Amino acid sequence: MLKIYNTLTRQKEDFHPINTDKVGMYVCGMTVYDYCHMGHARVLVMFDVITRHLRRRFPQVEYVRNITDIDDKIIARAVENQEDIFSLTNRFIDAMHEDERALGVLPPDVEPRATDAMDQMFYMIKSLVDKGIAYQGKNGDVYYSVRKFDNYGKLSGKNLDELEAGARVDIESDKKDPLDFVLWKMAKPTEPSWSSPWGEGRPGWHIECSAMSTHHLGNHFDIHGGGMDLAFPHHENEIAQSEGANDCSFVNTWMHVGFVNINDEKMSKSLNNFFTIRGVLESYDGETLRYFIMSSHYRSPLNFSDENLNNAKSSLTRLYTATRGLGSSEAAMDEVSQRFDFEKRFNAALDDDFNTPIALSILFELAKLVNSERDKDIDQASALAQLLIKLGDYIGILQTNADDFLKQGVGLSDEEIDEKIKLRDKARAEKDFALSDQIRDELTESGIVLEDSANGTSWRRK
RNA sequence: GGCCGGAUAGCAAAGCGGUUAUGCAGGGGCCUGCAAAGCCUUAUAGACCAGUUCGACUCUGGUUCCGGCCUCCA
Repeated sequence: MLKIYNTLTRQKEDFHPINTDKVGMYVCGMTVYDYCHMGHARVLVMFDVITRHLRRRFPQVEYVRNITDIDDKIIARAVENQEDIFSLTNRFIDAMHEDERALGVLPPDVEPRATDAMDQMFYMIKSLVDKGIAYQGKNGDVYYSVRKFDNYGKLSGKNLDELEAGARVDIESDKKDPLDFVLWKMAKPTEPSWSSPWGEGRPGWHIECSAMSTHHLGNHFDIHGGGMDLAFPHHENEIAQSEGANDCSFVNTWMHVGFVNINDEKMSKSLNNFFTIRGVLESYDGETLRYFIMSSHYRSPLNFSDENLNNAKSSLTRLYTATRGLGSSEAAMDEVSQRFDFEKRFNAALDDDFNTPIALSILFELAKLVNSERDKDIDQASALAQLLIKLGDYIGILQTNADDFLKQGVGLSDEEIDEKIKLRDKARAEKDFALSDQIRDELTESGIVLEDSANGTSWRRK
């Protein structure tokens, strides 16, 4: 039984889809005015892991992850660059897809863009205005009246009066209540705009997700996710909009991914302490990044540091080393999978609120068994190695050829290395260990590790 | 100020009211020409103070410290 921690109830719950044939999941994606950073990477990877697991647990999953391609920051950045907003957003959407591929993240089923969903937003805003839940201010902006929604605050555990007490005074706005938020915002003459029943303008940030999620998944769907910082106000407002407009429960399970920290502080654009995915990819491969992200539970903080990334790299190296040179038929693998309980325990770990650290620890137990069987029963070792690769696939790792993973890197070419190994083999055959050790030391200097075995010498990059 | 969450061995990170987490790093051994990898083995935990219990890292209360949200943010 799959259990998921639900932000709404603050506890782990058994997960029962509304429709057992098809699970609907919506995740708030990127606002595309810059390169994705490690915080985005965590959301991308974790919901990829979650989707992969859901797909193995249910007949069909529809995973929708939106793209916010219109907002104030995008407009500001486009002005700064003197470019059209679409040329800006298209560029960063391409970059995001590149980053995603490097992390082994499979594309969502649908990736709707806010600018393609104007009609859906109009429809929802109109419905809110008709019901008297939303109103147009003197400045033309359309606002959501939070006092009209009884359950406001149910997700984030806030209540309106306390929020009110701490609220900053909003001087220029026409809001009836400082906590009301914008559904439709009038455009200044130079700004990009869309024609709406309320005038030329652009949507508020929250309405797009309400409109797109319900459009693709229905008014009431299973899972809605995003970064922890979206719980309030973004998701709270989405609930207010969707439930206000549709008069039905919006989402059953709310999932929030924890922050990536730098020196125990949240990585964020405003603190300017962020690392972009592509920046990190210059020093570490995508799979190592992915492993690093999965090495802690998705709701815990994840501290970004070279030490932790190097740790991830070593761990992955151990797993790949175990599978190196081994492989078996599917039948043999199925047989060992039946005989040992690794797969069962692995799935149980993921069923327990996607506990990737436990799942990974099971891979290490399996790797240890592969290593110890290697000299005893090579067929069994091969079948177990195949199982290790299969379980890796469940969470999107270990799908590269082990040799390729272990040899990846820069410096000497493979041919140069093979040449030196040949020279060393000759020296060893002649028992000229001084020369052979000298060659090995030189290679070590270049970051190449040699491993002698009965089957000859293999190498990897450190 | 209001509301959340956290504090686990050298580092990272989980589960669990009583029995090995796991990875890296460390000690000892096996293997190796020597290494590396691997295997075996071993040490090092649970912020602090009370309480509940036959027994608490795990439950309850308090203290301290840290982080987050309350404004755009994944």
